[in-house]
Amino acid sequence: MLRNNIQKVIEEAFRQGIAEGVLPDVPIPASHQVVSPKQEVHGDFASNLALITASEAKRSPRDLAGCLAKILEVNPLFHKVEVAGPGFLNFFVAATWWQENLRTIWGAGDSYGESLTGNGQLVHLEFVSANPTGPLHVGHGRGAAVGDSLARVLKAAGFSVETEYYINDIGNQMRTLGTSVYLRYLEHFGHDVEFPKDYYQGDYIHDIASIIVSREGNKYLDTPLESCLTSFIDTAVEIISSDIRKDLEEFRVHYDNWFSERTLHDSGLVDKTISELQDKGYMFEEEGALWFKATALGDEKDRVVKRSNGVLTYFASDIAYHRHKLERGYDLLVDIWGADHHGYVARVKAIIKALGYQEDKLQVLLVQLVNLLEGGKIRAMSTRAGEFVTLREVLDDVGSDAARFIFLTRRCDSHLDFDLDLAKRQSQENPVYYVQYAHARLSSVFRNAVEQGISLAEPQDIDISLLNTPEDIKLLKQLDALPCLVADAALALEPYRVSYYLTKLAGQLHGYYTRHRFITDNPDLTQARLLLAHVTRIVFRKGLELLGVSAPEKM
RNA sequence: CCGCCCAUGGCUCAACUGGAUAGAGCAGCGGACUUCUAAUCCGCAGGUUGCAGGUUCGAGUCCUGCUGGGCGGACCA
Repeated sequence: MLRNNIQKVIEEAFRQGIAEGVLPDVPIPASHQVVSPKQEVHGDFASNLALITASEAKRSPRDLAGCLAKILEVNPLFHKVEVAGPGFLNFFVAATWWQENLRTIWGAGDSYGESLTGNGQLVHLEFVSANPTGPLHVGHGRGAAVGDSLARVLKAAGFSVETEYYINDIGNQMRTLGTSVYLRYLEHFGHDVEFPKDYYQGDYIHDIASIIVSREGNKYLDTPLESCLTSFIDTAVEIISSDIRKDLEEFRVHYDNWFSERTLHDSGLVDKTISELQDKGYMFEEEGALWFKATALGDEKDRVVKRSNGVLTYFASDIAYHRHKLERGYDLLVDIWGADHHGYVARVKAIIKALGYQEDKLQVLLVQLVNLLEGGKIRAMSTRAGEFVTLREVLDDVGSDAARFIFLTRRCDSHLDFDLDLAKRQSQENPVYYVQYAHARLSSVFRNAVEQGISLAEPQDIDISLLNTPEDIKLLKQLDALPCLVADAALALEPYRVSYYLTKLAGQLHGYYTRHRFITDNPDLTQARLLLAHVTRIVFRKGLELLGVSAPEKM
């Protein structure tokens, strides 16, 4: 986590320069950034401090940078500090520092990569929340991977996280679901029924009907729909929910809470919240319906909360649900939705404001749709027609590891082409194996070491200065970057960065592996390299764990 | 008609949120296994960042207007 140290060192040097009168007395802007430059010739880290203070200081950036460099170059952390380009400060870190850092990582062990960046702030993460009207499809899978991995990343970065699945277990579509099953139930007994097009068409409806048949026989045959609908709904929801949970479990997605929409109504919170918003003047009646004045809070339309037939809309539940979440005392709410729900963002933000909170209390991440490719062709997906590729199907086909990794290789607001053939292929083209293989190779090195009776010494007894080739230093730098990367990914709510990091680390490890041997004729060198291998393995395990992907010891 | 998202080598994507000469992986071509796993590595080639303006020391990134694609826009969910 050298980057943060360097930032502090630079800012201290700046204050020192002010005290000595060689630098102008201006504040350090919050936009001061220490970054690792794209180009190696620009050093290990670069600072833009001189550039961003120049105008306020009324001095040239290069002039300021020069003064800073003079103060900083005596620091033993650096072997070189230079002024470059328009006024960047480039820092070249001494090799001994990178080598020394190996012991730090060793000491941190499995907790390496974690930080206190989040300061224990409480984050609520809601994701997937698919209606229990059918199995999860690939799109939900992407949301699940993103949400679960984000939770892991946030925790590692020192946030407290609660994950939650919101279950829409009430309302119109529950009626439709129950009726769909009821009709299939009648069909089962040879009744000729007309099955409406906009009802749930999927095969799983037949399956549920069969289960009811085997459990309860024909007892509902002579019962009018109205008096048995509830039990059809309950059974359907029970079966579908439990399948959803099974799928998520196999996908290594964990939830702290399962939140039922029904409880919002039963507890009276929906009515209570609506009447409070009414008192605040955010509601009005028109044409017999009750409306939420969303346009007053940045939405483009006002939204119906209670229809003229007296039935509450889903939006009414959303209002109560978000109020419930807000009052549970989180510092931040994160909702992860499919991108097709983007039209909802403004109205939910309007709720947040109406309830008296800052709108940035809620961050909505929109996960773009997934194109599933098979044989080079896109498999079309339509939800109600029942023609969708389920998450279950993908899991059975390519496995949890490949699926999760692929879902987490792209920024979530970019469309994702999920190539089923590629995901199954065990080769270079498949990024999962590339990373996992790196971990397996390292594990294999240790198996060989044990066979040869070599065990790793205590780090303080190892001559780490032997790790001095360019490949060593590159690897050491990459290992150092993990905690910063995790912290950045957490703050940006972008778990995909971890997969990028790991792919790059794997590349470096594979390069190292072909060029150098870990177990050599020289016992001292072997110890140093085994320490490097050990620590690199720690980082792979950590990174893969953050993605929810396994780290196999053999492949 | 209105709103949101996207546009970067043949393909799929990066670019640390405004930084330096736009980087990877596939696919293509050429090389590397008597030594810890070749599910690997090394090299070559590939670009006016969709178009046109603007903002400033500096733009793939920000603002405006186009073009093309995706998704939304019910007292449906």
